[in-house]
Amino acid sequence: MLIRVNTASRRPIDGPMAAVAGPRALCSEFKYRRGSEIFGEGEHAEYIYQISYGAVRTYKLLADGRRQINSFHLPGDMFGFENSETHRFTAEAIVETHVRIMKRCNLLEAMPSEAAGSKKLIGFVTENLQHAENHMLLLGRKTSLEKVAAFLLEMDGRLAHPDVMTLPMSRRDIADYLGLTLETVSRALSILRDDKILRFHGTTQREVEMLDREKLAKLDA
Amino acid sequence: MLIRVNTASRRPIDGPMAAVAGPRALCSEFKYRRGSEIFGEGEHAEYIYQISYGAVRTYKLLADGRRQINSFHLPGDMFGFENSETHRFTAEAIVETHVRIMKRCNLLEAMPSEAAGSKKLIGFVTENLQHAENHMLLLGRKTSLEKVAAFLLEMDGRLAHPDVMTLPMSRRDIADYLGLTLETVSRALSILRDDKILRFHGTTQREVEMLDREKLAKLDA
DNA sequence: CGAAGTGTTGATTAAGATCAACATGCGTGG
DNA sequence: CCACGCATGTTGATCTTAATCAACACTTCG
Repeated sequence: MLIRVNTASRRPIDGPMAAVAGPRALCSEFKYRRGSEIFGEGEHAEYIYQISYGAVRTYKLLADGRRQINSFHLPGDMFGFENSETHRFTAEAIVETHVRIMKRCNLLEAMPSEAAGSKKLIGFVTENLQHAENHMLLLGRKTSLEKVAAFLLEMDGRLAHPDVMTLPMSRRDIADYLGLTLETVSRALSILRDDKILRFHGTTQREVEMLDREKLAKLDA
Repeated sequence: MLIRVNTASRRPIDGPMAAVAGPRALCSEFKYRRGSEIFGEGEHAEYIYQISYGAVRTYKLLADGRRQINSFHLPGDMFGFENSETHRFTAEAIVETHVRIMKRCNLLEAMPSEAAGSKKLIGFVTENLQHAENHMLLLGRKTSLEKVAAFLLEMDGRLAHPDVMTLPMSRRDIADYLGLTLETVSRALSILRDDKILRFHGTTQREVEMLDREKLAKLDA
């Protein structure tokens, strides 16, 4: 399912990826279609990724198919860093997604020579850890309504508080992120809609307008 | 509640702490009594810690007191690394605990000069992240029995499979680690005992003998 | 057009939480 | 040393939240 857009698109990188890898590293652009796998749990970790367009979910599965989504990645986000040789989870494009890819070994070579890059890398991993710590609190101790409120606030913040945010993920994805069923997510959203805390636009129920962020913040524990 | 054992006990460190901090760093030994706080969420992060004796829980609280324990730390484990200036969670001694303490700033100074130390540090944070990822799967998607089975297997592994393991933490601690109530933890343990998968020794119900690790592994999803 | 995917809502069930009672261990102070 | 109070742990009864089962509407896409 991997489509190389433009093999000749190798060029010096910029942005956060440059900060960790140094200015000399090169990268390529790739496209993934909606639902396609970027890498699988247990696969050899070859690249690191930065999203330029689209959205990605990373998740783990139990043997019987139960799924826990660790995190959603949006444009600008990087993922796929691994300490070991293999990926610890699966990454999939939620919608049509464009990513920049850099060889992991290039990163490793570039790193020790650049103390600043090394610090950036630690900062990046720490950021993920911090998110995971907050998410453990959510998963272990929040109610369904609190979870959904927290999710909306997280997305609102990461999308820079647009008037109407367009969620790339389905109700099932949200449920698997929050440790709920899709029905429970749907019911919680209906409650928030009935309470005039949010409003849906369009026909797909994925375009959400936040009417009362304060009330929402109070619903999140 | 902090008791300095021996102020004059500064000496060169060894072990994992030396690996990240370099051989020149110094550290002190401290004791904390059962239940006392080592550092609090939001406090300025001054030190990093390595346990030489005892056990520590790190947790986050919601405003109404609901608690989520991120992790248990046992002898040899290090904790208290922070990227930011403040601690993201609280750390408490579960039982009488002895720790080695090193100034965080010493670590930071020692780091850039030592590429190997920097890599060790990344490895350490990654290890924590990996644990958090596995724990999110547990919290979000496992049943109570699966959670308790996974907990026992984790502790068994970390205590190097002793004949009888002595759990330092209470049922409530276990519950707050697994996102359950203490009653549910107690019931799950009773089921495992009735199924001859484990046996309790002594009077406190904290000394656990693993009778059938394979069966236990099958109960963990 | 039909089929599959997505989302909402209602009815019912089940897992785990809550409420409660009781047993035992342990530390403290008389 | 014992008595008391508190912490800890188990078990039972009941309740609540979210899961499950189900029906239906709408969209999208081949």
